[in-house]
Amino acid sequence: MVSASVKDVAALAGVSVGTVSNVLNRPEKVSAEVTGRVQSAIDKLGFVRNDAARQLRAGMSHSIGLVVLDAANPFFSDLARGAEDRATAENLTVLVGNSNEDEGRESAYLDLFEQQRVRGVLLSPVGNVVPRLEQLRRRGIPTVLVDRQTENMSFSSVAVDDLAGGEMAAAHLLSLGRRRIAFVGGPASIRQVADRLAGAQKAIDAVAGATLEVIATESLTVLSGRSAGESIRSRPEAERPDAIFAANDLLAIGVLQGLMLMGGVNVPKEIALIGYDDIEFAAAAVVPLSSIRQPSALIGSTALELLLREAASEDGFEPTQVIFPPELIVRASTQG
Amino acid sequence: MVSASVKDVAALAGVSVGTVSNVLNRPEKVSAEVTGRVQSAIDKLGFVRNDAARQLRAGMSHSIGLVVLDAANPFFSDLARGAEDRATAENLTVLVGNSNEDEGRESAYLDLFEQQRVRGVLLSPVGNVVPRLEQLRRRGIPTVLVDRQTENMSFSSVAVDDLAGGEMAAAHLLSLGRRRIAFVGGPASIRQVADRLAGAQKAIDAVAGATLEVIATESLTVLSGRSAGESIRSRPEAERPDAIFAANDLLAIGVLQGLMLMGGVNVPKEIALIGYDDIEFAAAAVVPLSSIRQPSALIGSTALELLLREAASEDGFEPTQVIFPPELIVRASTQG
DNA sequence: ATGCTGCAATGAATCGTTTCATAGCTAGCT
DNA sequence: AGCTAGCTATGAAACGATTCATTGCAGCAT
Repeated sequence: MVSASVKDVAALAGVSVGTVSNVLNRPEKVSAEVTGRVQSAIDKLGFVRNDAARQLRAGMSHSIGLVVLDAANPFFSDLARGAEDRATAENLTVLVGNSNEDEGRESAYLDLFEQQRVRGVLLSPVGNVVPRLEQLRRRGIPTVLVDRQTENMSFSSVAVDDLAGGEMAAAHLLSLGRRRIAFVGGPASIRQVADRLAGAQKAIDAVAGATLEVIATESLTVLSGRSAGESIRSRPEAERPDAIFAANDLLAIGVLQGLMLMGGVNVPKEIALIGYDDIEFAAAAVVPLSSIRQPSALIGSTALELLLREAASEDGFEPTQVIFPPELIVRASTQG
Repeated sequence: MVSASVKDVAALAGVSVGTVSNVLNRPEKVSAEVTGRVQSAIDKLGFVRNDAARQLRAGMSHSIGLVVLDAANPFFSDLARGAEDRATAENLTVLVGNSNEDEGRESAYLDLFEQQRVRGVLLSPVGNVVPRLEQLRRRGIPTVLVDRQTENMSFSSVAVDDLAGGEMAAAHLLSLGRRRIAFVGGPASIRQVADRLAGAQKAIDAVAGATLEVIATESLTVLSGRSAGESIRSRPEAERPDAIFAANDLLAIGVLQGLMLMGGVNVPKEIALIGYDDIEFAAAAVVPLSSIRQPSALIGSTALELLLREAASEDGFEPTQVIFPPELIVRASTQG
């Protein structure tokens, strides 16, 4: 026998299957004596409930689906952890699918979740998924978008306020007395980059005498950052900025390398430096990096929260857009 | 109506439910005309198969469970990708659980997988899971261990040969003509560290005149590496090693920082440096790092392969231990 | 003795799909 | 015409847990 069922347990305990089910789901309805007999039968047979049968009967699974753009990105694994923690508290399981920024894989995961009749779906979308999500909604499966706002506002979403983050980073540099700020980042077509720059611009406009120079990069990588850093180091000292805001931590690490090469510029004394994302390596850089932290886990748990609320309300649900403020993390690269 | 069933499809198409099922599962058994009618009924109703019912009937799910020690670690996310790719080819889904090195969470995921009647389980174990796995096996759920060999050899496993990796790294340094090699790493209680050191020792013993100095560290972090690097830089030039093998890339990055600080030692000219793991940051270091790469994705796909084989063979299965050779990746830190 | 109340336990029905033995039908052969 | 072979299509049974209307029974009041 591969696996015991309630029937086997009932037979061994000398009770009906209904009673076994009651022991499992409403123990207060069953006498202590019977409960004992059933329990020992369960133990003896090594009975484990069959989830498929429970789901079939219940008409809905107790899992929710999460599709992320890149499972290897710490931002998303933290987000997933946040969602999982919240789900566990609700006795739900999170199934994580990695779309790898591929529309085909994204779609395959949505199919799978639909077949599994999940309670709901959290999604950081690749392509235009609105029609697909409307289909899910018609089937009674709610969706919450993470890390990307919807265009049409008909779905709930949770994201981070990159504008505020940019403003926060620049304001921090200004508060140190720095006035010649440089923004290193690109391409500007990435919404996050554009928002962070716009935020920085706003903070600088508010301070008389402060200037913002934009140094465009091709990508958000360490390498791009390094060449930006080197080009700054090679300038005459008077023409260098006295503070740099990099669009993410990878860039910032590269900038740092470029500046310090051959005993070059002193960070933070000559140039203060701040990044964005607060990845693990930020704290481990040659000069520990200040950064802007995104509440990744909180995003995940909040998204799940919205999902549960939407699932609970029968109809007439009002989609909600949540935007979180980022957090400033100060380290050596902007101190002294 | 929340969701259409085969019955609804059958009614609309004017056929029996058995026929609908045949259209879905053995189209060749059904006439073209009927197939057409059924298909259009499916489309009109937006019918999606209920996975729970299929699983119940089939007696087994079409997913396999994977429990990893740390979902944020690139090694494991690559491993998961490898397993997923292989599973997709077999029309299976991988459910990924993150134990976060916590025995409780590990156990909870194993419970869940057991309830879901998964086809099998891939596991990088935290504690002593052998009794638990024997329970799963009795239930007909095979297990394959990843990244850790079993003590008792009664389960299949897939791991990497750290001994060979250490030997490979040291042999590479020796092939550059270096003879005064230093191993930076610790604590020695970690199996991987001990094996890598033992491998390096073996390579060095084979070359006359080569010596191996062991520089112990407290942990495998950038910080530990940095202090090791600084202590080496502060030695008189004649007493410095001419090559360093760091037990992992984080250490190596730290060592590199320690050596190069204040325009210190030239890498690779004065000291060649090699790390281990080939993490993404290795290539992005100030001096791109040579490293030993582990075939993470291959480990995942192989583990799944073993699992499938074990699941297929009714009984009398012979557990298999697969150990992969690591791969040498040469970059600037050991060239010139 | 009778009726009533309330608690325990029962077991048939249900969820949606797949399977399989069976029935209906056509075509081909004798 | 009678028979067989070969297709299609049918529909009831099965998977395992849960639910709920029902039964059985003990205790209590009349």
